[in-house]
Amino acid sequence: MLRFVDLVSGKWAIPILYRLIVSGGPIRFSELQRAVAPITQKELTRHLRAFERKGLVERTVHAEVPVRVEYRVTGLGLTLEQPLAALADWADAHSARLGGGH
Amino acid sequence: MLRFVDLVSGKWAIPILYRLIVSGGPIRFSELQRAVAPITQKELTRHLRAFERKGLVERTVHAEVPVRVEYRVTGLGLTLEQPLAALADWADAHSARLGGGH
DNA sequence: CAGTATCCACAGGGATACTG
DNA sequence: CAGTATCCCTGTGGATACTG
Repeated sequence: MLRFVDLVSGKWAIPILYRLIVSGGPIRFSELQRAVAPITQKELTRHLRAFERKGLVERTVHAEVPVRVEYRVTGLGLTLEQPLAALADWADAHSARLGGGH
Repeated sequence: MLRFVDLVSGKWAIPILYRLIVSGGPIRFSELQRAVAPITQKELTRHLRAFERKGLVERTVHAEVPVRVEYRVTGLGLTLEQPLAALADWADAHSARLGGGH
């Protein structure tokens, strides 16, 4: 198996991506930050930039005041839906038991 | 989605786990290290200890000379097979395209 | 063989302040 | 609002040497 971690890495990468995928449509920066709380602005920005570079996420800036920036997954990003959903289901089912292991 | 990364974290976590899962039976430390090369002893040990604490992996020491230590996934660890396989498939299919984005 | 013990480098990540 | 810019700390991870 190749290093999946090299493709989607970082503490918040999976939560962000999964949130973007399940949200369906475009989602604003602030809305995304609330959804993936307690992530910091810096980290959210960093991850989103990385996703953009990899073609997983698209960024749209609306020239309004105040500025509105929206993010949405690309077709490529959507192909992660099944794998991430499987992971999410697993985490939901076993997180209680695994949490004690620190 | 909960923090999957908190449950299975680290550069080598997924490669190690996936290797243990697909190998089916017990696998020795050195064998595992070769399979997940170029991981260092230290990192392999660290991850294996973490998996043990979480009940994902079992460790068996055979009192021989030289010592033989074998690892195998538990039933709980095996439940990760489908999610990780999905991830592996995805990585195989898209790693070429995503590699350029660094 | 299968570790443990050190030392060390660096990226990830948090907190805070500032800006177009 | 959606960032950028700093400062700083911690964990991750590599290299190397040593041991039951």
